[in-house]
Amino acid sequence: MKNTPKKNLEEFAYQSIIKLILGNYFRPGDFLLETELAKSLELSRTPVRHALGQLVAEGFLEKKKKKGCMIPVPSPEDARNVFYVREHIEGLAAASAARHATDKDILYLQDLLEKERNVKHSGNKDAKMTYFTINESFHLGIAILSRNKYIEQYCRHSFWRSHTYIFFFDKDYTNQFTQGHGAGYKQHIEIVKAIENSNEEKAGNLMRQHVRYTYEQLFQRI
Amino acid sequence: MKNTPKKNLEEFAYQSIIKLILGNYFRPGDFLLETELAKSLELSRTPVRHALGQLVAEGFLEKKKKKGCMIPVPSPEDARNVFYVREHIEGLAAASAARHATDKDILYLQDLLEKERNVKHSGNKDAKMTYFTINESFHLGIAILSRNKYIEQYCRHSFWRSHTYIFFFDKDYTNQFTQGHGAGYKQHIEIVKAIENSNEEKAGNLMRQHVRYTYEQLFQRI
DNA sequence: TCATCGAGTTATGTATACATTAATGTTTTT
DNA sequence: AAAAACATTAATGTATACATAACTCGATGA
Repeated sequence: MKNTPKKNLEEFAYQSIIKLILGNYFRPGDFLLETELAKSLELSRTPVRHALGQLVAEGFLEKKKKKGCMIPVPSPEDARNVFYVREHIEGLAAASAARHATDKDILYLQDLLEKERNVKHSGNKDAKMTYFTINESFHLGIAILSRNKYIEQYCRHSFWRSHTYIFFFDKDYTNQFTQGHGAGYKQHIEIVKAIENSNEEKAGNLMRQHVRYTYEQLFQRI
Repeated sequence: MKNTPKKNLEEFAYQSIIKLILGNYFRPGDFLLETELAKSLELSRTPVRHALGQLVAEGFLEKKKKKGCMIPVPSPEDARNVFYVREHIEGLAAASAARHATDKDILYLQDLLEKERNVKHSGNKDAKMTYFTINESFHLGIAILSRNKYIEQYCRHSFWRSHTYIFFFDKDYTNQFTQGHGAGYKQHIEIVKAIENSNEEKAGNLMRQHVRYTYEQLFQRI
């Protein structure tokens, strides 16, 4: 993390904090302290404080009066709430995408599917990150294709928020995409087909089912 | 605005800036400058800068690299996008509310309806603000009753964002709630009834229709 | 023993001085 | 006269010193 080129320290702090959280450097319930982060990132409190403020405003951290910024503690109820919203908002996104997608957009999605098909299911951390990146591109890609920046914003937020859980319950994540060469992959294919055929209703329904499936896979044992 | 009790300056700055925007003190496309705001609010740049950061992170302002924070310029397309999202997310909220509302919650909503009924339609600015406050309580109240903080967050955001337009196109706003003693008021009543009867589907549909009606009232002449 | 008061600690909250940088305008060069 | 180089400016970006408030924990009293 050290000696990275830092042009804009606020942006650097923001990205670094996200990486620290995603890298399990902190655990849910932990407090991120301005002084501590500033020290370990080798910059002053000012940009760190700004970055934390952003993360709180975006709903990724919770601020306690004079205690600091806490990483939200996952709970089954909260997970249900995030995935419930994600299901509907991404359904909306897929339907909108089916209405707006151009031929070029379709090609982009098909390219992603091709990449997803070729991921080696070795189970190591690298493959997992690769899969995550592709999956993110797929979901946020469709959000962007909705051509509605509000839909995109909420999709982005709920996607990330739901991945708190996916990262937290690590084992299930691995399971999800290794079993049967991915039921999730097949669902992705069907969604792209519906978008390609400009079938709004089907695209929306398939996306909702897909997100609900992900949720059920994760939490069927909890 | 001066000599107001200021316990937390960041919060004070945040609220003040919102009031300045809503009070048409600035116009869309204007840049909010840290130094300028700090001077007029009689505090240092630090809390102002923090507040502006929040508003940008929340998507209420747009940040240009070295130019400042801009009030987004309304466009018919953007309005359509906000209201489209608001329609669906508030529909979701109403349906969830119908699932979760207690007797006490219903009483709260009915109390709001009573207040709404008694607003004098004098057309002056005070009455307009009163109506706005009640309407806000109604919509955000139902969002809260969804018992889902993500739904609540998105409702709150899209509600405020949509009101950029309602405030901007001032005339239509007045029209909306004076005509026929408010078709909107009658819709509110029906929504509460559906929630009271735990009729999720009806509550959702009525809310979607209500939001769409608001949109159409506003933009039928644009 | 237990409650309560209070000093100390530790974190955020705030002001201010200074650094940086993108945009603008002005001069110089061809 | 046009373009390039340079200086100016006006805003944000950053570091730091200090203020403030909540929490801790021990001392003191009933």
